[in-house]
Amino acid sequence: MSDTGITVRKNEDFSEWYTQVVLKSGLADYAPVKGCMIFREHSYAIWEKIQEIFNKKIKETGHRNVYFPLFIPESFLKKEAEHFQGFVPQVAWVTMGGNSPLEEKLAIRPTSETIMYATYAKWIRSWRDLPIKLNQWCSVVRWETKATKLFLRTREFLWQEGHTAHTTKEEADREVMEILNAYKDVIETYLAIPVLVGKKTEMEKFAGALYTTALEAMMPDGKALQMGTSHQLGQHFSKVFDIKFLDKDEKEQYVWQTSWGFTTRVIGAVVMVHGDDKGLVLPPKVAPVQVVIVPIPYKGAETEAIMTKAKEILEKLQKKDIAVVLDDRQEYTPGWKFNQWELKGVPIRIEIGPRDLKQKQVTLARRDTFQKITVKEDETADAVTKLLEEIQTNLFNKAKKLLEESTTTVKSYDEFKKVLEQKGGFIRASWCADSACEEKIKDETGATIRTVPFEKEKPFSKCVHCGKDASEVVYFARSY
RNA sequence: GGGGCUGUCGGCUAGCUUGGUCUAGGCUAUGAGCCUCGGGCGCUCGUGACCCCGGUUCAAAUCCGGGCAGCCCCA
Repeated sequence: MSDTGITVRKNEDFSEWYTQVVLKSGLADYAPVKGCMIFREHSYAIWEKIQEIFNKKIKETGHRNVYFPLFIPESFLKKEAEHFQGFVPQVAWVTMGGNSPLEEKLAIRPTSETIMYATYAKWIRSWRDLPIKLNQWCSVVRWETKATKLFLRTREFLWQEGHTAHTTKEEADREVMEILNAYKDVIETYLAIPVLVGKKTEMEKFAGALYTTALEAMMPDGKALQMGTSHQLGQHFSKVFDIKFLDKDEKEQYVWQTSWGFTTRVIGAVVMVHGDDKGLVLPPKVAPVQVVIVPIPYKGAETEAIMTKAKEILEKLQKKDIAVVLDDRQEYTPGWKFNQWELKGVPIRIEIGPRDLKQKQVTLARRDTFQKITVKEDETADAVTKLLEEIQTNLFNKAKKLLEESTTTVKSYDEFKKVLEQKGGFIRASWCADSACEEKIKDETGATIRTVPFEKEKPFSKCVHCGKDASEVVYFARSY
C-alpha cells in the first residue's frame, strides 16, 4: 500500500480523511495564497456538470445569465444598512490603482446585490419591464479568518447568484420557492444528498432579506452543511436603490426582489457524504467519468484481441452518451488502475480479460458496493445504464438513512446538550421563537437553528432552553 | 475571537533536546530498461529536499526574531 491512496479511515479521523480524499483524488489543491484553493480538473468538471444541470432548469423558467463587475464602490455597499453591517467584516478592499490611492475604495464583491440593483434602477421604468430574472456564475471573496477547509471554507469560492425583481410580493414569494425547489432537485436528484428545507430564523437570515429559505444537509461527522439559500428581499433594496416602476394603475411602486445562490461547497458535501475509505464516490449523474474500461492484457495475440474488444465497448457506450474512458496505459498494472479510478470515484469499472474474452462477457465492478458482476458482451450498454441508475439511487438512499439516523428529537436542555456532545446531527426540538433564547443556545453549545420547517409541526414540549411555551419545532445543529 | 502545534527531495518521514559526524538515511513517487500484468507485482540503474528573510556563531536543518503557509483544540 503506497501513500498514493487514503491512509486513514473515514470513521476514525474524518478531518484528515477529507483532506486526503480531496487532495489525492485530484479534486483540489492548496493555493500559494492563504485561504485560497485551486479547483483542479476533476472538481471543475463536476462544477461544469452542475452548471449544465442548473442552467437548463433556470433557463426553462425564464432566467438568463449575465456578468456584472467584480468591483463594488463602497457607497453602493453602504446603502442598505443591514446588508453592509452583515458583510463589512469580511470584505476585501481595493484601495490603490497602480501607485495612486483611489478616490473611493472598491469592494471585491462578497455578493452582488448592490451593484446589480443600482443598475436595475436604471433599467426598470414600467411593469412591462418586469420581471427581471438574471443569474451570474462567478467567484466571490469573503475574507475568512478561520482555518481553510477545501471547498467548505476558502476566501474565494465559485457560485451562482440569481437576482430577480417582481411587481408583487406574491410573485417574489413564488420565485423564492421555485428556486428552492430547483435547488432541492439538483442536490437530491443529481448530487444524491437529501436535505431539510425550511426558513431561517431572524438571526440566521441573509443580511438585508425579509426572510431566507435554505437547504440543509447532514455530514457524517454530525455537522450540518448549508447547500443553498433563496432569499425574499422584500423592498429593502428597492427602496434604497430606488428601483421603482409604474404599475398598470399608473401608480409608482417599488419592486419586490429575490436573490439566491449555491456554491462550490456542495462539492465538499459530495465528498463527505458519499466518499469511503478508498476515496471519492461520485453520483453517476455528476461524475465526469462514469465508466472506466480496464483491459487485463496477457500474452501477444490475446492482448490485441482484448484491446479490440475494449475499443468496441468504448464506442458502444459513447453512442449511448455515457462518459467513458478506456485506460489503455501500459505502464500501469490493472490492480494499480483499479485503485486509482476508485480514488477518483468513478461509478463503474469494466474489466476485460482473457476469461471474459473467451466467454464473450465483460466484468462490471461498482464503486459504491465493490460488487462485481459479469454480463454478456452485447448487453453491456444496457447493463451499464441500468447499473448507473442503481448506483445513483443507492447513494441517495444511503445518505437518506444517514440523515434520518442522525436526527434526534429532544425535550429537555440536558438531553439537548448530551446529544450534541455524544452524537451531533440534527436535533429536533421545540422553541419559543425568541432570538435571545436562540442566541444563548448558540453561545452555550455552538449549535444554531439550521431550519424552521415549512410544514409547521406542533410543539411537543416547552421551549428546550427557557422552558416557556414553545411555538415552533425547529432543527438545531453545529454546522460548517 | 483565544490557545497550541507544524514546515526537510513531488508525498510521508529520520535527524533538532545537547550546533560540527549531515550536500543527510529510509519508504513512496518519478525517468530509462527488464518483467505478461484479474487488486497499488518484482528487479536493475538513475532523479530528487533542509519554507522565506534576518540574527547569534569559527560553524545553523538544528538556537533566536520576523514573515509566509498549513493543522488541531476551545469559544
